[in-house]
Amino acid sequence: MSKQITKAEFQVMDALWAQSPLAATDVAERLANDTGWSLKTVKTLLSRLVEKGAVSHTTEGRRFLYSPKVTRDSYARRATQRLADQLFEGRAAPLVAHLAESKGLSKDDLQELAVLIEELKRDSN
Amino acid sequence: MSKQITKAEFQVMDALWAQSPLAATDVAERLANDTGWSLKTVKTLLSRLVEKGAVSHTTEGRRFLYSPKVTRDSYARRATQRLADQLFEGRAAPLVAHLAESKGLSKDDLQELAVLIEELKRDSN
DNA sequence: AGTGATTGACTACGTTTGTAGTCTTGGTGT
DNA sequence: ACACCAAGACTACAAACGTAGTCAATCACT
Repeated sequence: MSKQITKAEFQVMDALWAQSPLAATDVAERLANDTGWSLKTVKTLLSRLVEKGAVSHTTEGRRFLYSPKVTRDSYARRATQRLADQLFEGRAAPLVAHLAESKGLSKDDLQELAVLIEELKRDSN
Repeated sequence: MSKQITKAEFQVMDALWAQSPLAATDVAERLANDTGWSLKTVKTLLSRLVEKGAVSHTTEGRRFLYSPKVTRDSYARRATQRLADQLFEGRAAPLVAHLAESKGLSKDDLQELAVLIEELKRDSN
């Protein structure tokens, strides 16, 4: 029943999604630049992620190697779903509309979306 | 720089977005069904929202009438933006793809999206 | 005018989060 | 063999959150 992953924890996940398994030290190293977190902080976050069931570890000698148990993809799917449900009753169109307004989707983006939608339409037959 | 609106606070906002201005009692009444929160809880949340700058109040006699200072639309825009930035480098296409996969966009949804995208394309010229 | 209900202000309190620090133990290098 | 260091376990602690409770003022009614 993997609980909520917080903002800070997400950054740790992202490091692990970029590469895994990793030891705590390595995760900390990769995050140091963006976050300035101490190794201790990263270890705490890793532990909490393990508790929450989002990360697993295997023992390698005296150290732990951490791996995500949830794929970035499935995490993204759930997060997107939650946002859509909360804000747009699960509808995609208004969500895209908002994206378009706020970000100014590029022509390429629009093209890509058009193609994607064509595909989805075809698949739904 | 109105701070983060939490999940519980969001529900209060949603009540105010549905109708405003409202007195605390009325907000509580509207939320009672979904949340079971006591009036006290709702009042606390309203106060916090005022502190955070998301809600304003005017005095009407001895009671407050609360109104959202942020529109649901602009809140949605920012939330969507944040999600897209965090998960998809701001790109809409993968976001829609995830929605499609997780929710199974209906044919109508797809049609609506296609139309929307045509519009956006036209606008971007 | 007195009493009770209602309102916002302030306080409370356990949990989660962000961000570490201390303790213990098991390798490492000499 | 031993001193040291790095790894995880456990502890810390303030701020934010979820969810109320208490208090003082005030309005509404008898």
